Amino acid sequence: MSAHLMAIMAKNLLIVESPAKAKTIEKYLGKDFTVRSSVGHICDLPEKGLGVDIKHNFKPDYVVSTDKKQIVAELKKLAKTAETVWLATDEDREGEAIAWHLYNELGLTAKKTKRVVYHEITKSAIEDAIKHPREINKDLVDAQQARRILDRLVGYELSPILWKKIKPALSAGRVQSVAVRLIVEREREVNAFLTAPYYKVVGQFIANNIKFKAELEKRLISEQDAEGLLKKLVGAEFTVKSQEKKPSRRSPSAPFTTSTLQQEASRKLSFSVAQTMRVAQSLYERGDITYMRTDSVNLSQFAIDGTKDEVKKLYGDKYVHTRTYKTKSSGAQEAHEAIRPTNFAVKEIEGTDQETRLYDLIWKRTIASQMSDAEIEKTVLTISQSAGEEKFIATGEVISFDGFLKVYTESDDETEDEEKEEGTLPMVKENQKLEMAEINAMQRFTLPPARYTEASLVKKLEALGIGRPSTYAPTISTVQKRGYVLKETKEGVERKYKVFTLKGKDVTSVTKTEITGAEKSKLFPTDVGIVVNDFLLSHFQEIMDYNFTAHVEEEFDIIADGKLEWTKMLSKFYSPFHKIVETTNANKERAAGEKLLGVDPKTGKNVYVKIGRYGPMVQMGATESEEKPRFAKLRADQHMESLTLEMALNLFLLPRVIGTFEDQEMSAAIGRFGPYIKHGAAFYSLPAGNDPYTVTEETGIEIIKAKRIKEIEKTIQVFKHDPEIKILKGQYGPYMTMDKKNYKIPKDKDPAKLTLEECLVMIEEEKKSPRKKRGFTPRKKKTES
DNA sequence: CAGTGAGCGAGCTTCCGCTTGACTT
Repeated sequence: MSAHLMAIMAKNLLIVESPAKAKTIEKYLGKDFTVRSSVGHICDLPEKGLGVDIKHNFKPDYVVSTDKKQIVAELKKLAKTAETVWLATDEDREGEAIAWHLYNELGLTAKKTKRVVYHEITKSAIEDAIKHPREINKDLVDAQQARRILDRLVGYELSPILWKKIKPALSAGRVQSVAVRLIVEREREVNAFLTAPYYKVVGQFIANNIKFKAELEKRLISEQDAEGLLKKLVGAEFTVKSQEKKPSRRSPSAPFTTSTLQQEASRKLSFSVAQTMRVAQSLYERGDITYMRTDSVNLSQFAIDGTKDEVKKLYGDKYVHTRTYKTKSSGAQEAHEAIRPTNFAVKEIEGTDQETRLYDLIWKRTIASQMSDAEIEKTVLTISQSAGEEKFIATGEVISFDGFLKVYTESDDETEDEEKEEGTLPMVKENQKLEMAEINAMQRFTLPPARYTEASLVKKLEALGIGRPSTYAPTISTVQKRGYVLKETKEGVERKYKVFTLKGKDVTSVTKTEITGAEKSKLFPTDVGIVVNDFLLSHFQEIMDYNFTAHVEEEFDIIADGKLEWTKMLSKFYSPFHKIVETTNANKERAAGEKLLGVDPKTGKNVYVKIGRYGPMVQMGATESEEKPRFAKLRADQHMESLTLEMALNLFLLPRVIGTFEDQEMSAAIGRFGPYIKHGAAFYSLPAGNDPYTVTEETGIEIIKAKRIKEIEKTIQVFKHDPEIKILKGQYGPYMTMDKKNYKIPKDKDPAKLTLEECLVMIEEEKKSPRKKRGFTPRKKKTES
């Protein structure tokens, strides 16, 4: 190394986890410090194989992850020439482990290494951290090793059982399997729910020329009750019996954590969990917000001062109320701040629509968290009537001081109907007579529990202490990728309901219709998800227990306190667990959720439904019999639990030979993309109105011919010497196609006159040239604040 | 784009948690 290079080499190397963080901290520390990042974990167990030597006290086999080799090499080089290496990874279990892996992999010595921690990225916090270095906390590292290895043992011992017993490439794990369980159980609750009708009675009254609504204090069960009450109320007198005023307050919600941000972005902006994280990541990288993977609701003093100034400036002193919030979730490790804007004076940012909306949400939530309570005056009016004992209740809310509501209110998870009758109430006196405008008794229906959305599942997982801010989004994607869960939007069905109305002296009734049971982006379990869940639940009760994570977390804490050896904890868990793995494996029986549906009347053979290698299917005939059984896949809209013998027999009718054309057989079936006709190796979609069960040879031929004519119309040129290359007319103009890939044709060329050579050259060139990024919108750089 | 499915047995699949890019129709 040259002397010149040595001279500019910094004395200190400080390593953090995130590159964006490194940039910020480098600015705070000045030229004596080089700040780099590890970009997360650098070491892990190998992907292939268990990577844990169980016989030798769970000795882990750590390897540098392939995508981190370069980073490690670079850090190693810098570490060699530095006088002091500062390990500034996050102050939590995982951060401590990263520091420990860095120490080992970079070949550091205790003498030249210092471990520092901070909870917020502010100049004073970093400088303070540098003043108080410590050593790596091996107990905390051991707690991480216990966590890591337990997860590996569970995941890598359970998954292969599923491959063998149910179908290949499935997976199980401490987090994902419980997430699936929640969804399966919720679905069963919804399906078992018996909806009960009732009548909700709402009167409209007038006092001092103001019309307001009041609800009967109890629900009525039957139609007779509803109609009977209204008839009884004909000509009755309505009187204010009492009026009660109660002042109350409402406080703002805590600043955002990962989980609450995901929930609010889902409710207010309809973002998926992954989308929220993607957008937040880009805001973070640009320096607009603090770190987005956090379980802390804490704000730095700098941030509290910042919000205070902003609130004072925008709304005045009266609205300022600084507060500190306490974390509710039990597993929280609080290595970071809450998610907040880095500069409160920036009310709006430049960026994509999604970025500006998410930033706006974060800004408002943070600002509101440091504002005064809203003061609300609640009024409850009780109305009695002369025809009987039944009373009506009107509730009104008057906001006497808006406080934080000026900026932000948290949303609820939406529920069907159930809206409250609230509004402005007139000023009345006790015993004041009221004019009755009309009274409605509307039929309503009790609601089943709500299916999970991505965000409400995250909320539930967090409440159970399962998963971490960095894994909520990936977990949701995993259970969908494995085919355990589907995110679906379903149209509802029509339902009739009755409304009785008392107006003047008449009681009338009408029947109306409404849509019920519609679902938007809800999580549904698949057949595979249900079968896997039931299998795991029947053999691995402990892992599937909603409290399993909470229990092991308690033990990890004891390890971190230095009061329990991590290998002892693991061995106590592993021996009984592994025993069940072995006995389950030894049992030859498959666990494909097989169910006998009945007997085929034509052949007398048994018809089963079960999970096959490619998903749910029906089977006719036993696998042990001489004759090979017949199989057919379930359709996308069919479920194992509700499949009948009749539906199963129908599935065996396809594919159906409908005739021949040009000496080749034509058959009709239903595929992934709907009904089709197969002719030789070619597929032809059945146009709407044709049924694969009844379509005739004649229609089949017509469909094939029509498709051929379309093909010809689309074709501009085919080359005799190389029929693989074609020039076609597409949606966006002419293009070339070869090997199922499409290539563009320059606008100045006549597609009908291109030669084969010219085409080949253009294809080669496009293959070589790197593709341009699309959908990229340049953003204005934010001015330094 | 749309196929498959037992059994035989080769070899493949898989966890959670920490972090970012490099990629498309």
